[in-house]
Amino acid sequence: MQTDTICLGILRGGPTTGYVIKSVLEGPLNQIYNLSFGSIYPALSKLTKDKLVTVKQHAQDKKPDKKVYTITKKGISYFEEALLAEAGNYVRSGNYGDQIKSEYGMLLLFSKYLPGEHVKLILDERLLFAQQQLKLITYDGPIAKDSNLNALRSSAQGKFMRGLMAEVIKTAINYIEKNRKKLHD
Amino acid sequence: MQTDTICLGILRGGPTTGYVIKSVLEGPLNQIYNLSFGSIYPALSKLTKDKLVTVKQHAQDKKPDKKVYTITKKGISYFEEALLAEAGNYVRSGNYGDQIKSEYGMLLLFSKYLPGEHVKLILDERLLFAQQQLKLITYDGPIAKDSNLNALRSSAQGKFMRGLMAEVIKTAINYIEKNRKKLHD
DNA sequence: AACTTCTATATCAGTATGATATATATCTTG
DNA sequence: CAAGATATATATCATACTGATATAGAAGTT
Repeated sequence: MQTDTICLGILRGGPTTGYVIKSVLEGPLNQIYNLSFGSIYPALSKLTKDKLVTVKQHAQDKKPDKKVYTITKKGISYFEEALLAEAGNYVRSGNYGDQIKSEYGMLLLFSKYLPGEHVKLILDERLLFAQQQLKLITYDGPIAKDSNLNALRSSAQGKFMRGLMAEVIKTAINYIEKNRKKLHD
Repeated sequence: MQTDTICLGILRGGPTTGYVIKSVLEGPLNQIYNLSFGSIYPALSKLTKDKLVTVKQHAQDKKPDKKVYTITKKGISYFEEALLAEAGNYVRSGNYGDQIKSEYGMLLLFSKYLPGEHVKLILDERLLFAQQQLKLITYDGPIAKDSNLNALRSSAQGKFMRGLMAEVIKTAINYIEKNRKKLHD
């Protein structure tokens, strides 16, 4: 999916900054899609130039200018058309897998050539990370009213994806805890 | 993990071609790491130049030259040092998540703005793909003796990863089948 | 006989990453 | 309580990667 489509999609959930878009992608959407600032900021600039979003520059005292982006009507219709095109491309491509680079997966696969201490540490850290992710995804407490995470919270689609991610993470944690002895000690 | 480290790691399982390295990454290692030809071929050229692998050009009659790469002693020690460094970087970085771009995940997240028919098709195709992947990973029948998939087959590490992938895929399939009605119909 | 898929390598324009720079506020820890 | 780390916030850029395209014969399919 194109970076601008993703930015527009997140902006559909409410106005926000490039920094927050990155945070959402790194946090609750971590298992779904990752983008760097070097992709997000130029995309937002281009969207602004094309009038698909508007910017409000909040020059707070001495803090760096906070640029809050809001999707326009033109942006909404552009997003819906683009999404339809992406869905068509996905089905037509026949390429139904995800683009993955799992450092941890590769390290475990090659862990025969790694000291047991290292393998232990890698598994420990990964388990901790997975448990944090699980907490983040299953958290149902209060969040800011204007947060663009509300869509992820309250919509059927958001709940479906949160449920899927939670199940997958739980499965992985259980598997690792039950079978990790095969990789060290 | 650097592309050359991954190529060397796969080559540690036996001599093979760039094409097969790509096939392994697209097939059994699909959930772990993806690389394009545009990364693999230049990496193999560089490894050859640095004497970490050797090439045997099989000029078969009129077929395109098949270049079979074999890891050298220098390559083996380089790989083990590089792997150790990658493991250290992973733990030190504090970045324990995977790099993911899931077209399917994003499409489902935004599926509120997509016709039900499209969503149905996307889910059907993805389920089919997941079932194929599961079959590929859990397959225990005969494979070529000299295949570099033997490491993935017989080693404790390979079995661990195959088991993990299988559990995760099964969980995802079950979840989607049970909950997909929430996204269409 | 025509068409598609598989094996196999290679290149490259366009895109993305990861590191780095800048700047302030707030939180944490010895 | 000072020092250091973390969080908020934007921006750039060399390096790396992708996805498309080209080439070409074998093998399988319709």
